Amino acid sequence: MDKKLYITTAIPYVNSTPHIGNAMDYLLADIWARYQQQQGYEVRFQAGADEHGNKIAAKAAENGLSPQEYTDQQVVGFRKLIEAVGAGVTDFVRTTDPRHVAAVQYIWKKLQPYIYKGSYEGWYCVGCEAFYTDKEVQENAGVCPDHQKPFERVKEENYYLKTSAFTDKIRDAIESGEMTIVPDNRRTEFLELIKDGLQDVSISRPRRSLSWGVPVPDDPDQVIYVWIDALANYITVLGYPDIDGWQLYWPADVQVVGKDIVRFHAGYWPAMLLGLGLKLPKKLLVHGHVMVGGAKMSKSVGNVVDPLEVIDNYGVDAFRYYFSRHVPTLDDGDFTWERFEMTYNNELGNDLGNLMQRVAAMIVKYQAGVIGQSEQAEHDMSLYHDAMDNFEFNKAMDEVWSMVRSLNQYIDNVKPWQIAKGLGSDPEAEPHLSDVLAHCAGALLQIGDLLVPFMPHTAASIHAMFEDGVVHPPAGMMYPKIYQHTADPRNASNQ
RNA sequence: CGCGGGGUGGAGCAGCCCGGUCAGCUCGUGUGGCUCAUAACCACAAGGUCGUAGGUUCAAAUCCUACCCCCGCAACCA
Repeated sequence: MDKKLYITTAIPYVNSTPHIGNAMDYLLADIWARYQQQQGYEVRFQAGADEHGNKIAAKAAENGLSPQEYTDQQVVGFRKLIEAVGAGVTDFVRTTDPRHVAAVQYIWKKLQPYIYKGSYEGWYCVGCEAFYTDKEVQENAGVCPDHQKPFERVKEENYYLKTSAFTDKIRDAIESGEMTIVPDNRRTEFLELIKDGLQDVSISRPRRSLSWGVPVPDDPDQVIYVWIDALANYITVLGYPDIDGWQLYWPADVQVVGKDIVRFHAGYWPAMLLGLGLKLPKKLLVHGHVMVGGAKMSKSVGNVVDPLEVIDNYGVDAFRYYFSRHVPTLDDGDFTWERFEMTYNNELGNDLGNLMQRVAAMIVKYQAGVIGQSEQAEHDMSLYHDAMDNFEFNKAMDEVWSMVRSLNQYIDNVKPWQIAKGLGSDPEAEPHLSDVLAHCAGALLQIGDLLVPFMPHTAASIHAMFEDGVVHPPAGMMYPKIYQHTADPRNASNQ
């Protein structure tokens, strides 16, 4: 019985605090996971942290900590975000986990036939302990801006992975659909990129320039560079190679990545897998970036939005709502506090929250809370499911909201409050009203079902309110108005 | 000619692949309705020569050509 699915998220480099992009990864993966669970699948859901490298070591030193102490501290923030987003992660891997480290060394050995020693030459800054591209050197007139020292021409020994040898197989896999890249234009983009073949990639650094990392087996002078170390997490977390059971989940059904790291996941990673004799992931889901007011989010501009701030102020479901519906799943999206707050008030408060309230109130008022029986007209959900299958979560949500609108319209057309006026005199009134209100409650329950992957708390509230034949009015108002970033219209008339 | 995305009423978008039934949706604005509800909900209205110039066609936002303008990417930032 093939009911097990596996979805992964990119593991963030923990040298800074979590941002919206990380949250997008977790959110999209979680929506998919919950949707599949609803369909009866068992879903394994990985997340993790990339903890090696010079930047980490440097940051640790700045803070007077050992690298391990520093990452121990940093990882907490990411776990907190995962929890805050409500992502049902089942496995969390850190690249400093001893099991992972051992597995990476095993992988290195197994890839031996495809590894060779070469030399790398480039512009190096002693202060940064890092190489720079020709362009960067040019832009800074040959002087490191951080250290005010001239770049040096340095040549060093590196191990390389023969990714070039796998170009054809990878291209075939993408073209045949064995490994699909979603959306299509990302696939095209990547195929274009490897038109002339993949270039071999440097996978190690001399110990003197990279001390915080996994040692290369049998070569004390070299340390494994990020690629093999980080990408391997997707299988080491499952237990590869020594803990049995990983075979049940690999190849991954979906790997969620941001558009900026497609090439690593569509190129290097498959090369590694092929070298190991493993299957390629079935699908790479490439999402876009979140912009702020049309501009790139960046620390230097100072427009970075902290996902936790959004969640703390408006709640998880509001966060999940905005970033699943108003940020296109497969494209870039935009965030501003004003826009966020407006959709919160209008769509969650006015459209949905108020709808739940008015239906519940009428049933309580006219029928003492008893929900009658009504045949539910089965809504055509195919557009919703198609959208879900195509990873167009935003479109699926549009479908749900059109149901919300329809129900509001239906209520206004049928006017239950007028039917209620005939309750004492007209014998038809009671069954008619009961039927209408039961229909409303039923429609809301359907909406609740569709919201399960997106807004688990809201879905649960809807079910709790209407599912057992008696209305249970909510303890508090659903999505009460918040006016922190937009004008409060209620003040307008008072002034 | 490095690669890719985009320019549609005040704002944000859909439609373009498979030309006509396309000028649509949400927000905002105006008017009206309703009173079950979170000053909410519902209806109607105003507003666009669909970046520019040509071309193909009975017919183009939709296909072709040229040009203009924005924005990403170009190996380690989701």
